[in-house]
Amino acid sequence: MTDAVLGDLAPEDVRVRFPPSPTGFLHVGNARSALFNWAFARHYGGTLVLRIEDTDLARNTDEGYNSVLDSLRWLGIDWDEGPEVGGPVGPYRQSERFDVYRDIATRLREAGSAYDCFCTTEEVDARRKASGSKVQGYDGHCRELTADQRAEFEAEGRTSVLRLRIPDVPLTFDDLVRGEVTFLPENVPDFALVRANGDPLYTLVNPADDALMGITHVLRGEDLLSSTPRQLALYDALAGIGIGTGAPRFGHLPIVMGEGNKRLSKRDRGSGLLDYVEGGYLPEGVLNYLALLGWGIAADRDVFTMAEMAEAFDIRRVNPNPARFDLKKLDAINASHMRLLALDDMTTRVTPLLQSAGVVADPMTPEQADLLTRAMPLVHERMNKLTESVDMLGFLFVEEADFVHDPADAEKLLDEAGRGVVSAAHDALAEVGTWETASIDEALRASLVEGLGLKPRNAFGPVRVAITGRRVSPPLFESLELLGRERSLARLASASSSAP
RNA sequence: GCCCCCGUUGUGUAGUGGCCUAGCACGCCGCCCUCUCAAGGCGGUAGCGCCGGUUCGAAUCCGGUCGGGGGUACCA
Repeated sequence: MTDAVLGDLAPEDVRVRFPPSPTGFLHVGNARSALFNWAFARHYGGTLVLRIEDTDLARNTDEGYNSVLDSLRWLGIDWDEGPEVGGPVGPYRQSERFDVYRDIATRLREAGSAYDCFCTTEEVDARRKASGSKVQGYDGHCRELTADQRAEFEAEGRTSVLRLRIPDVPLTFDDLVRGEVTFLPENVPDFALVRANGDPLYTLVNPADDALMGITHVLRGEDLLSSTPRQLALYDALAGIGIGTGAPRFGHLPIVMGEGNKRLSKRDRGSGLLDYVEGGYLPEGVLNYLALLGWGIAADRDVFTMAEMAEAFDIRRVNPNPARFDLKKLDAINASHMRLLALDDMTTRVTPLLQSAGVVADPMTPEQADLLTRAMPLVHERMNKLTESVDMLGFLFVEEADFVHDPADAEKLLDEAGRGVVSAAHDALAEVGTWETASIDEALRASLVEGLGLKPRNAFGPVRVAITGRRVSPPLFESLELLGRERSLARLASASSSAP
């Protein structure tokens, strides 16, 4: 019995690809495509090919190339064949394959599957207007040129593009996500494969490399759905000249939409993956959220690991609806993964951020490393992103001379009354025997809550600002213990005397 | 305009003719816990685009309609 997704293919023979065009940073929509291809390949034990589609020389940059690869690495999406790892059907950068494409173009022309077209865009438009045709694209004007006509065009000094001859039959395919889709031939015009200057176009190069590289399944964005029929015709033509074995299976993933009802564009906030790298997100969290853009592991569960995704992934369970990109949901998913991290793991991930923010030295001193380790349990469940560690922990590491209060918080809580509270706290803590959370807690409550008759939240607020500089902080008593007696008393003394 | 895709609460989804007085998650609102903020617990808000049909019975099937999106290049 043949499998609905694999057909007669053995699972390990599955070959998918991710073909980014390095014109800039990796877009979240593309990252999602990469992830789904990765999950598909890993699920079956097949192969993921990374292919760089940089045939448009003018628009591609080394920065873009490096940025895309860095982003994939950060996410943990590894490829089996492609740049840096090589493989049997390389090279994997299309800019290095132009001779291959030139050869294919020649053979396609010789086989009669493609023909030279001398029309200008203006002429095509004019003809369409004149005929009143509603049909889009090229009208096939140069399909059957005689030798005389050719000679005449060439004598005029015209140049030609190479066009594929689309067969006059309905083009149907069974989309893995959407089911059967059919296009009528009149809606699939003969399209250009090669520019007049001889450079191959994406329209040729993408299917040609899929055929050459033995790609079995193409999972890509819905924006490419309508280019599928013409590619189907190309795969057939390619097979006709001995390249590949016909079309792969397609699955068109829902597009990722931004706010409003537009496709998430590169200009939208949060559309680039690097924003999340720098924003203190976990790759686990971003990946998990990306997976949710069209797929779910179970009806009542949305937090999972990449390994779990690979295990459970089923392309047929991908939802065809366009998915809205929701930063709030991403934050929530990321926060869940933060809480899943072991303490030491969290510590190692937070360290570079603290270092670049100047909170700790690079490398950390042994004292700093020890303090960070002891502080981590206090903030572990309080952070939604790694970057929050800077504000949350900064007060523990800052030199006393550099310690400052948040101006707004100080104004609110270190007023005259607040300073009185801080002063009382200072006096009470000066008497504490063993400097540890329990005794600090006891002393402060006795002095402020019972002694001054304050409500706990009013009692500890000013002390919190005096000690941590902020109204929001890790738990106070634990923070005091970590800060140490000397520094704590100094901060309290300073805050109780100075006007905000 | 034309072609194609899509249509369940604000968002992402579960749901494949009766288990649906439509489930889950995020968000939002309220309460509890509480030294702040989180976390956690409890509760609430809000949805099958519309109209016909098939059927004893429709979110689920069919037709139409409306709405949204994508494509329509010598870009990728």
